[in-house]
Amino acid sequence: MKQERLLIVDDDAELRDLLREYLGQAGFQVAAVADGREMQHALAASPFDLVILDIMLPGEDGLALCRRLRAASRIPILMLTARGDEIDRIVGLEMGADDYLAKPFNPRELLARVRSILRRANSLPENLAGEDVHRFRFAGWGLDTRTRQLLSPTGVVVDLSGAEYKILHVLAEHPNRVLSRDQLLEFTQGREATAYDRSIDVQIGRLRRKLDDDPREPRLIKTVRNEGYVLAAVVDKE
Amino acid sequence: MKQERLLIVDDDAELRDLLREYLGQAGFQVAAVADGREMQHALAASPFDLVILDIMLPGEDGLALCRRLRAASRIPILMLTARGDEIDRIVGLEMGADDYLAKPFNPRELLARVRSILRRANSLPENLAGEDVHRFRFAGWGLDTRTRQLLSPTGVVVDLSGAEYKILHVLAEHPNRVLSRDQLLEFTQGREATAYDRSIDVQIGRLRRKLDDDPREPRLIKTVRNEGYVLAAVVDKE
DNA sequence: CGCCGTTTGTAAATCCATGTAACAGGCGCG
DNA sequence: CGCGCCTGTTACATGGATTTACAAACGGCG
Repeated sequence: MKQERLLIVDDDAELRDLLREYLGQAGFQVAAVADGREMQHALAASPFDLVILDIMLPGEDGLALCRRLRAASRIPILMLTARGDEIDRIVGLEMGADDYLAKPFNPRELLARVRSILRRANSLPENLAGEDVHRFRFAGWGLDTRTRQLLSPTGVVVDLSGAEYKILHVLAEHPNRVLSRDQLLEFTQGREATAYDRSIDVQIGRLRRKLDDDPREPRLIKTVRNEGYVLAAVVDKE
Repeated sequence: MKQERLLIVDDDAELRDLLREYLGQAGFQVAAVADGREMQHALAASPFDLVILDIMLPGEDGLALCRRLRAASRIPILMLTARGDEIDRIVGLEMGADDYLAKPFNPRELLARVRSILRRANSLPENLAGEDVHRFRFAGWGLDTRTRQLLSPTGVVVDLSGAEYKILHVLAEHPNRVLSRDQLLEFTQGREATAYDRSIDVQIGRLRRKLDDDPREPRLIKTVRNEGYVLAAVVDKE
């Protein structure tokens, strides 16, 4: 198996060295640079399998770089953030990163995620790797992003309203991740919550009814008190 | 079987001698040094199988050393701390140590942990180390982190409330480690305990009922008086 | 061994986030 | 304009989580 190549982009020289060392030990070929410009040069000079990108960077910031990278190629991206709550922003902005990790992190955790991302990237059938995801499958249900339709396990088409579709889409894109009401609002309506905003709750309720999910014992969309909702299912992307 | 090599890093000469003696008796080849610099030299000079690292050290402190070690290699690390509450910091910061032990400790306890770490390190197939954990198995029970479900040994799905799930998840991530009520609150609710806070006790009670665990004679979640709760079981991560 | 202060277990009361029915716009469409 | 559909708002019901209160268990001590 060929040695996989990682590119680290972080302005903290010490962290760069640590990660280079650690990930190198783990069998990767690692390069590290300090900012966006150097990243561009490195990528232009030789191919990489994954980019580890800090959010806080001098010059152009990590989010912008991520967006640009994503626009230019499909290279997997792992974002590093200084504080946990910035993760909200990333998820909220739907940057297209493959994973996120809050600093300070355990290098092992990073290694685990790097491996996981690469495994996913490699296991994607070649022909699909370049395709857009057009269908999510979970627990027998199917969500088609082209027709915006929901298919029941029995094959019946269930119509979704626009808002319902958006919420389910976001949940399916981030399975097993708790999304706050704010994030869901941001995604689906692009607006802030007003005081005592219950619209997400209502939409979730409507979705559950269509998904046949008993709110007392939800199997699919679970409530996490004080936090939000999760799609608790294994989701396949086709 | 080859003799395994341990490196002790502690500034207390008496303790060093004690441990060298005791662990030597137990069949290990033991070296002991007093600070970080000497540790580097020792590691550079010859390979070790495990480092026992005190937190309080002259010069660079144990936490920093741990981070650096971890970045440079995958050598197993056992941290020693002067006071119990420092363990909170370590666990909280997820420094990447393999285990922790509060001073003063029973040498037998230390020996047991050293053996346990080495057993794990040797038996862990490298490829599994980086896998995503999505299910914990203990005593026939299964906790699926994707569906947030608990599976009984007989295969029945037991529904957990949000708080119950979080507590069991944390316990399963740190099996055989006593977690204080404060830690459990911090992990699961991200909040401090109020005076006379009993919420963890109540939740543990509910969990025990669902796990079929008699509080008088708990087999799974044991109470440690004045300290907290432990998941007393062998936990497999899948 | 029994006494007593402390800690834990837990039923019950309470609090408050969530579920949801019903209503009120809003918008597209004929 | 009226109609149908979608979405958000309101108001109330529900139930999960916490707090309270007390019983039981524990541990130290004479």
